[in-house]
Amino acid sequence: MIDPQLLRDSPDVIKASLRSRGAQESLVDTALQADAARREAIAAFETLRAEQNVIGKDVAKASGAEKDALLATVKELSTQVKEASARVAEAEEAASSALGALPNLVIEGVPAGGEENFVTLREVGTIPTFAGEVKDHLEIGEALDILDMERGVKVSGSRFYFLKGAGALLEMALTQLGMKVALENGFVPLIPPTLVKPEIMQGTGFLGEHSAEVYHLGEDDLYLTGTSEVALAGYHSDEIIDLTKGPLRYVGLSTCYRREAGSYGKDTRGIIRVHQFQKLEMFSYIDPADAEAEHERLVSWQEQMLQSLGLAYRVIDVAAGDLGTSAARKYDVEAWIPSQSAYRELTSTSNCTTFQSRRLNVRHRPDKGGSTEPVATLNGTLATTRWLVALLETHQQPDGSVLVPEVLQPFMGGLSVISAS
RNA sequence: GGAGACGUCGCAUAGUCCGGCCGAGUGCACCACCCUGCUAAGGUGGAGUCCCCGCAAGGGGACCGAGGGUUCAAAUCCCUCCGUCUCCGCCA
Repeated sequence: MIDPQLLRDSPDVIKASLRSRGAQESLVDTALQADAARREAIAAFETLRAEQNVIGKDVAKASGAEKDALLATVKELSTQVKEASARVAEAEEAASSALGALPNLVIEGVPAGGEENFVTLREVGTIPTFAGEVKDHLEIGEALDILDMERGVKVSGSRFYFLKGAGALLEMALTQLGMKVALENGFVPLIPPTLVKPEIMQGTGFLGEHSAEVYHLGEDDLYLTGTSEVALAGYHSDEIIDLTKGPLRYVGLSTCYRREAGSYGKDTRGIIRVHQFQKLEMFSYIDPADAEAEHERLVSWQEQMLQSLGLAYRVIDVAAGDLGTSAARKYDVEAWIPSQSAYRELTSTSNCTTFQSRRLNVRHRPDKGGSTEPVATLNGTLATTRWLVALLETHQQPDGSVLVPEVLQPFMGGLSVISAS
């Protein structure tokens, strides 16, 4: 949710942000009107309520004819109060949906435009070259018997898979490496629930534009999360947290579920786009003043991962029109995928500023004894199943084997090469 | 799954039977000051969250798990939901 005060004071700033996203500017005027109507309704109700409270006290003290007279006036007042209160509820509903329709304010410097308007911040590492034929991760995985799509489909349908043997170990090793990096930087590990209540799903913004993406269990009215970001953001909802000793950083490990509706025919081969995968996710609660610096830190830890794994990548500043509702800026780290001769997203890290925390009601108290302020939240990927695609393809050998990056070997019992047995 | 108890201001509790004098007492913790003097005790005062109006001083409203209802008036009465605990049953 956008800061309502900002909406009132500087609607033009928000309009400019909407323009850069390619969204409707008129949303701002609608929200402004709804906000004004809401405040008007509140004022009307409170005036009546105050009067009712005063007379109510007199009723308690009075008796006899005097009491009957007071009762008559206050009865009339009571119906007015009820009506006014109903109008407040309506106006509040309208205002919150109008305000909720506004996406987060984009940070200055974010490229305007749609998906193709991203800006490449840097390219790092050497793009691998291969003497012979380049195999894709599925071909490699099947030949080594570490990735089994066929049986995944047999058991669960399309976009499901089995990781087997060294493949399963590789994913766990990657997770542990990420965990090591996170621990070194003060993150607290969390293994969160992957089924959440509607209000948490709503609060993190995934029931808006992503609603078709989300699995819902009707019987229990619970949602399967597509990222642990949901539970990590909900973790401190409705709390006043202490940031005086620095940011609260969590690293969440969870299985993620995505319906991938609307992506039929896209990335159907292999495990680039699947319904279920593992993800290690960083999440920071921080003073808004320090959010942009934290954003850079999150990216740097992601890059540290990619570098240590010997992957070539680029970092892009995602264009405003391609940002999620909650994000004020988003950096993607994209790894080189040899079989596609293209960079593909391996991580994504968003600065949600105070947008998410307003909705989830997460605050802190910057000054002792002072008032509360919303915190900033940021999230970023540290490892996912998709990384196996880049790892297998980049480190494939002419004989069909795959070299295991040195940093992963300790987590795989010292295994340095995955070869067909 | 069956039976019962409970959910109050950071924590612990009073208040609910008999609706108004209860936005709410007490203890602990907290903050400021005083006293004393020394890793303690005592005294005084202050403290919650959210919203509305206001340049401000200030004024007003809401919040006793959540949501409805009854009533002029609800922490208190009624209903629904959520959660916690105890006992019994069942089970990885």
